[in-house]
Amino acid sequence: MFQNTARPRGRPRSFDERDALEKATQVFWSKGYDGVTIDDLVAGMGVGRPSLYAVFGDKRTLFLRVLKDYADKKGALAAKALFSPRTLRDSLASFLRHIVESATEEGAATGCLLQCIAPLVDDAEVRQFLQNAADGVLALLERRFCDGISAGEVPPDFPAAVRASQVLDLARGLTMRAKVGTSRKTLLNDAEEAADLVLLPPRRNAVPAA
Amino acid sequence: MFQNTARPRGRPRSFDERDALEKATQVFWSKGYDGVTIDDLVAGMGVGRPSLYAVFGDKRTLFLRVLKDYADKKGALAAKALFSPRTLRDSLASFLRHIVESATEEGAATGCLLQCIAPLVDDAEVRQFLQNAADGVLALLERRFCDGISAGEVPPDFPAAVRASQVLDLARGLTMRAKVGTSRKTLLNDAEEAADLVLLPPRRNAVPAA
DNA sequence: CTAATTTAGAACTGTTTGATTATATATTGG
DNA sequence: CCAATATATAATCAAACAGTTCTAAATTAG
Repeated sequence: MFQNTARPRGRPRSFDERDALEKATQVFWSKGYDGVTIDDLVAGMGVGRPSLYAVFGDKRTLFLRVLKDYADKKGALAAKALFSPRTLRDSLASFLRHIVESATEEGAATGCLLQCIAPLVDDAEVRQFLQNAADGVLALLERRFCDGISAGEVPPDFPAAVRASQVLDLARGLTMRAKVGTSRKTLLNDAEEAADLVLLPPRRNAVPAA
Repeated sequence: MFQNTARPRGRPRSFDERDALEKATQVFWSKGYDGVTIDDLVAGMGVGRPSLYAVFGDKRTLFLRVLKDYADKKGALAAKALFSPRTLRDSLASFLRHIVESATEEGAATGCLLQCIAPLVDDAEVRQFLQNAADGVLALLERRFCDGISAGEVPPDFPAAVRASQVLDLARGLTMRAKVGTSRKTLLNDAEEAADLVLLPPRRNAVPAA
């Protein structure tokens, strides 16, 4: 309702902040954290050096902002992949396919910023953030498994929490393989196999007859 | 039989080459490749700067040698873990336990040099080496599954190759979680669960009656 | 003991890096 | 059109860095 577009007084920026942030994401994603210099960022973001410091702070601050932005988008896409399809099997396959596809996107960095790059940054805040992000996805997966139990797609004794954790571990494996150059085709195939694996019925604990 | 211990002519070295190499491994393992400076290596290896260049070459050359050394040791331990136990289930659990234990060793870097550090190095030779190393472990795992089929521990239609790849993906997941700080206890528990998962009997393809 | 050989330690050099500071440019308000 | 404000460009600075060279020290061969 109120004029939020009050244009600032001075010379307007020659770059779009969100666009620059996405470009920064690609720079970190493709070269790692330690491997990136300020000059890399200046060149990749299309932002002058002083503007970079003024708008985004130093390298670490910028990286944290990139991380949060990336995780938000990734989380939203993961939720969509998990909760849009009808069947549990389709949800898991869709989730894993999405992981593989984003990790093997042409013309962009391979792997995953959260998986391949961020864990190497020696910083407590980064580590904590990664833990929380992983826990978030884990919760989504577990909820989807529980929905499947309710829908009768898997038996009531299905170990939802354990299998959710295993889906994520398998996804981590697929992602790291993308990073070292395994083809999208191979990984997509393995994603399907992974979905099948985690849906296998658990072994019955021989319940002693009452 | 011939005197191989012909002592060299000049001043003897003040460091042991193998020992220095292991120290270099720890330095790269804990700080990454880009994150390591020559001074870090000089300090961590207990070797003077000029000796480092004379004996090990530059940073990249040293890293490649570290990689090969590390992979040899790791491969030997993996083979031992896989082929010493009697049962297939013990073999897989032993393999995964070993992965977790080495990734969570106290007083050393967490994770795995081949998994967490090396994939980020932008170098064709490193990538090729990692591919080969992974293929080697994959072959070991598949062979162990086939032994299990022969022994009647799993059915003849057990998908050995697929499950071998899945064991490795799960191991990758466990390793990356170790890197971001998941506890050894949690990971050891998940290693057992992973061994159970990959041994579940495959779904029967309804074979049409002849 | 002397000469030859090899390593160790310290100093040096040109480059790269992160971060700041001047100066020029574009835009709004009066 | 002029002052005020905010950004862009370029130059600058100290610190860190990779790699080399020079000198001192330790050992063997004769």
